[in-house]
Amino acid sequence: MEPKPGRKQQSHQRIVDVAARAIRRAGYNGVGVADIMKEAGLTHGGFYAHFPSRDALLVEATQAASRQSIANISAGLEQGRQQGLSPLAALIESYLSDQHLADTECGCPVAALGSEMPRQSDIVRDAARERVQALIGGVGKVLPQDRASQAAVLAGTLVGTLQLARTLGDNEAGKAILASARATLRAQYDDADVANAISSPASTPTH
Amino acid sequence: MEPKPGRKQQSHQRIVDVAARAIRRAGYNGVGVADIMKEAGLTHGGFYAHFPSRDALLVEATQAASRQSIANISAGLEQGRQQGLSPLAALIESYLSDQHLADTECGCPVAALGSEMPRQSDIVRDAARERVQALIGGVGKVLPQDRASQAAVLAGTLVGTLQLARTLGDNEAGKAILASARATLRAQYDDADVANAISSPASTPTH
DNA sequence: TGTACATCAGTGAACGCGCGTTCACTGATGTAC
DNA sequence: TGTACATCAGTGAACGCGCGTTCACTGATGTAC
Repeated sequence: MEPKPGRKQQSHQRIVDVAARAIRRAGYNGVGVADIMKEAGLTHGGFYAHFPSRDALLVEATQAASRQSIANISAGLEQGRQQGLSPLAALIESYLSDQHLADTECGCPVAALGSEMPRQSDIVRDAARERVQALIGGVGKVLPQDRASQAAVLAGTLVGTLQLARTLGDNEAGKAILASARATLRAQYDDADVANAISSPASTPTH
Repeated sequence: MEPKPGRKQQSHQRIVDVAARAIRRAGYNGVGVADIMKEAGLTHGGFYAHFPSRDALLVEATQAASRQSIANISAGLEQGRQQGLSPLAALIESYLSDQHLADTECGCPVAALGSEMPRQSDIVRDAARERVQALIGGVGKVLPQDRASQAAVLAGTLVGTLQLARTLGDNEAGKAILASARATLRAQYDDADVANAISSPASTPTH
C-alpha cells in the first residue's frame, strides 16, 4: 500500500539493519540505543520516533537477522547444489564453514544469541522462538523424509558446534572442531550418497 | 598450607557460589556486584577485598560452575550405571533431561552461557575456553574409542539442543525437542547395545 | 587472667559514568491557493 | 510561478537511574606482655 519507501522508512530500515548486525556481534545486552543510532548516521534523540522502546528494536532486529540468515543459508544450498552436493551436505558444509566461524555479525542469530534468548523480555523471546522453530523447520526440509524427526537434533548440533568453535576462537582450535564436525556429520547424516563429492571446504557464504 | 577455612575464605566461597548460579541464571551481563554480595549476605562495599575486579569474580564463578557441572554429570553417569545404561547413554539421558531443561541455574555453564562466552574479556574467555575443552574431553571419555573423534560434535549437539529447547520454553514444546533428541541420539550413538534398556527418562540430576 | 593494641572483615556513603528515555526545538519537505 | 503555512524527520540537551569502583570508617577478632 506504500509504493515509495519514504525518508523515514529508509532510516527505519537502516537502524534495523545496523541493530541486526550489532546484536549478533555484541549480544542483546552489548549495544545501546545511542551506538546503533550513531552507526546508522543519526542521533539518539530520534530513536523513539521509530520504536516505542529498545525491546521493540530488538524484536525487529531479531527478525531482520533471521531473514538475512535464511537468505544466506539458501545461497549456501544453491552453491552446494552447483558443486553436486545434496542439500543436506551443502547445509552442513556451509553452516559449519570457517567463514561462518569468523563472521558472527552476519551469521545465524541462533548461534550468536542462543544462550541469551531464554532470558529476553516476552516480545523479544517470542521473536527468538519463531526463529528457532523456523530453523528447525528449515533443517527438516533438507533431511530425507524418513529422517525428518531428526531436524531438531541436527539444528542443535549445528548451533552448538559453532558456539563451541567460536568459544575456542577463530583460529586453528576452532577450525579443527568444525572440520572434525563436518567429517562426522557427513558420515552420519549423508552416508554414501554425496560424501565422496566433497573435497575442499571452499569459501561458502555466511548465515 | 591453610588447614582452617577462616572467616574470609568462607565469605569468598559463598560469593563465588552465588555468582556461579547467578551467571547461569541471568547471563554474564545479567547480575551486578551489588546483587551478588546481597545474595551472599554482605554489602557491596566489601567486594574488592575479595576480588580485584568484577571480571575476576566471573572467572572464579565460571570455574566453580564447571566443577559443579562435572560433579552433576558424574552423578548422572553413576545413576545411569545403576540402571544398566552405558556411560554414553547415561550422559545423553541426563544432559537432555527435563530437569536440566528447567534448572539452568545449576546446569551446564556452556549450555547456559555458550553464545556469550566468545564476547567476554580475555580472562573470562580463557576460563570459558577451558570449560569447553574439558566438556569435549569428558564427552570423549564416554565414547567408544573408535568414535573418540566425535566428541566435539556430540558435545555441540548436547549444548545446542538444550539451548533450542530452553528458547522454546520449559513446557511441552521444549520437552518434546529433548525427547526427540534423546531418541535420535540413542539410535545414532548407542545403536543396539543399550537402547532397549531405556524406558523412563526418570529424574536425573542436573549439570 | 587481664589489659592494650594491631589486624582484619565488612560497612555504607560517595564517585563518575553510561544507559534508556523525554522533550522543546530546528530545518527541510511538501501542500494550498 | 510564487508565497505562506503545516507537517515531518531529526537534533541535542537533559532526566533519573543503576552500575562498577573507591574509601574512610567501624566493630570484632586475635595477639603481646
